Amino acid sequence: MRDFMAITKALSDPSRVRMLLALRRGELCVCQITELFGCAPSTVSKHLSILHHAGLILSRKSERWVYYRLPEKAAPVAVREALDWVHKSLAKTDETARDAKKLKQILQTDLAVICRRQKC
Amino acid sequence: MRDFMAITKALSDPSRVRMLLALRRGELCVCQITELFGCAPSTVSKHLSILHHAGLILSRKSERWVYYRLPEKAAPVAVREALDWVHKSLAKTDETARDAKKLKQILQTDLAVICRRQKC
DNA sequence: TTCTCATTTCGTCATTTGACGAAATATCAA
DNA sequence: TTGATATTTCGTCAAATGACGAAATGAGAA
Repeated sequence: MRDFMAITKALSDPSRVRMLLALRRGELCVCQITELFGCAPSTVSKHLSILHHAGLILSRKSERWVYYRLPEKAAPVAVREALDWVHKSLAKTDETARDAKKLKQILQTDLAVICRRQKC
Repeated sequence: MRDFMAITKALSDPSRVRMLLALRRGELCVCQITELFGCAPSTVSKHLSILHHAGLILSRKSERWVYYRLPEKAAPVAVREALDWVHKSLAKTDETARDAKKLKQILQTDLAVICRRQKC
């Protein structure tokens, strides 16, 4: 029950759900997600840590960035089903499409440039 | 997204998840659920209204009682998948078994007796 | 080592949430 | 109609949550 509630609580915030959808196409670092959402890096970091704690995402550190990604098939059943459910329910919504479009632009920009932008 | 978040928020409280599990065997009225959880009737009513608003349960009024039940197959996909996910993830936990055991006793008692008990 | 900088942690604040009892509502019984 | 009673709504309170900026952390660059 405890593990399950960690998942449902993680899914109970729309920003976190949008983050999971944004990660469908591949891993993203914190500053890319920050750019996508337009809120403070500390806020994004907190959301990601909640998703991570629930097992809904994995992380990897490379150079000076931390990348988060969806877990591969080895994830627990409850996690896999939760992610399937999120994707199936929301993959085709306008909001998801809008995020995907903005994300595409972000991915075309150099990482260092994006990160520096957040100090403004 | 709005509908989806109504579901995830409804699932983000353990009492509400337990209520969904308790309803697997069939409909229950508010006072039976109140008896099962041992909290105030107004609290239970609020939880049930949140579940109902999310489409996760249906209600029916009969005589002086309001019965809540899980939706039949006609429910929206997101709802059906959410309920499947909850049941698959938690049906076999100790907590669910404990609730089921207590519920069995409650169902053997006359409804009017249970309701009156809650005034104490 | 020291500097830089992406990320995280911490402290604070406003908002939301969940619990309760009291009062309102609605339905059945007399 | 009046009274009893199951449920809901409302108001209040304490606790949890989410947002932020400031400070701490930690890894690579100089």
